[in-house]
Amino acid sequence: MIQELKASYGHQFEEPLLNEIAQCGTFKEVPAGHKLMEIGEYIKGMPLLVSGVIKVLREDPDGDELLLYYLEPGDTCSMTMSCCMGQSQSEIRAIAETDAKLIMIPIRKMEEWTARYRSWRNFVFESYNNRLNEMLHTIDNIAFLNMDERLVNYLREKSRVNADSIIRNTHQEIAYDLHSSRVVISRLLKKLEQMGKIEIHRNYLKILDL
Amino acid sequence: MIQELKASYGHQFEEPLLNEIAQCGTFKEVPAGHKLMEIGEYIKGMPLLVSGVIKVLREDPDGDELLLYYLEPGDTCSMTMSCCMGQSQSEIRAIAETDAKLIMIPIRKMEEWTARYRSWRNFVFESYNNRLNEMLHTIDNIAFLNMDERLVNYLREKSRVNADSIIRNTHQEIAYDLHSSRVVISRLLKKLEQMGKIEIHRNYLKILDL
DNA sequence: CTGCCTGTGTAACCAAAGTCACAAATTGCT
DNA sequence: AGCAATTTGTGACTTTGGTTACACAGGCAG
Repeated sequence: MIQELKASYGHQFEEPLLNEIAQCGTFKEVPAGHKLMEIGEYIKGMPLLVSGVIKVLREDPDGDELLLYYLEPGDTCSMTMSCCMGQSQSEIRAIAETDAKLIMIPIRKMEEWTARYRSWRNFVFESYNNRLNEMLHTIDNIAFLNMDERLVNYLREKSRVNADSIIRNTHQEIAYDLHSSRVVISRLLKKLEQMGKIEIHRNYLKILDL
Repeated sequence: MIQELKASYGHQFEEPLLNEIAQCGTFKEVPAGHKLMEIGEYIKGMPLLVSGVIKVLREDPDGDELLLYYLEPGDTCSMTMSCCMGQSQSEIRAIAETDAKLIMIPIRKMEEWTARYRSWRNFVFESYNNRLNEMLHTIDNIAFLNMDERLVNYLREKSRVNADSIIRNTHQEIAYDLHSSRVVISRLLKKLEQMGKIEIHRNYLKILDL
């Protein structure tokens, strides 16, 4: 675990903190699609993402979803921190987008390290900032853009976090993430294909020039 | 200033921290409508809101606005904290909704106090959490609700923060906050009036039963 | 009082996106 | 091969909300 840790966090945490993390944290490996956190669930610990990508979703009253943002290696879930402090139930759902490795930190350590380690403080603040900015970005997308532009942004972002120009999802799955309907997404994808920007195949699509 | 400070923050900060705040902070009083922060502007300090209400807005590429949330006494602007750390330009616009009093803290004190005072740490974290939750709430509204429901929520919230069942705004101003158009808002307000939920007057409206 | 400015009411129209229904293609299973 | 389930394509329709255009009312200044 210690070498995984150093690869992702070695440059920002000092030696003693790295050791403490290695000591207190528990290593966890999950496959793509694994649900890491459910809405209303109580928080066990704070996750440090070592490898892989995690998607964070919000749910509406009808049970439909909306993708908020992706977590990438070096990120932690601020929502979790949020929950550790005040209320303790999760406001969001977190699902492994790819196979992922993470280190779970017991909640009480977080408080302690915040007082003791400057680098930890910086890390925590930076995480919060990243998350706030991602949320702003999400709001910009939802509030200011039409579905066709949101779809393009979604495909770009998804391609980026997976480092793959092939998006391995059905139209229905894309529709869920964008809180839209399959028919609408199929329509817009077809338009993108006609513009020569993507190729549509069954169960996946290829980005040519977005 | 010290008594203003104690009224709003006395219960959560210990004596020595209160004294430090009183010493380092500068008191500021602004009238309703005053712009406290503009998008792209560099951050001078971190504000602690003592009295009044501040509204926080996001702007789209065409220059149209969207209300994100209100800050109330006891709140601080997490976006500002955010900016203090990483980048330094504001992502949002902040405007005094009512006359307001605030205490500005120099940026470097924030880091220092986070290490030294447990209550300050808690305050900062709690602020971040509140903001993240408000953002979630905002996303819920935008992504999951129709304009009529968003309008009702807006009127309720506005009435609450101002502690006034009279909303002193034109339809155009409401439309700006909701990133909609005047005609749409007039239409929906008229419907609410016909349902007996509000009374419409020139330049203001009265909430009867929302 | 008259004229002007601002705010509101409303009709007509348009565009985006959601819904419904069903056809067609692909794949997996036996 | 044959059947069932999943995925995609598409036409027709509805709803929501944005746009344009214009009428009208209230208030204020000259």
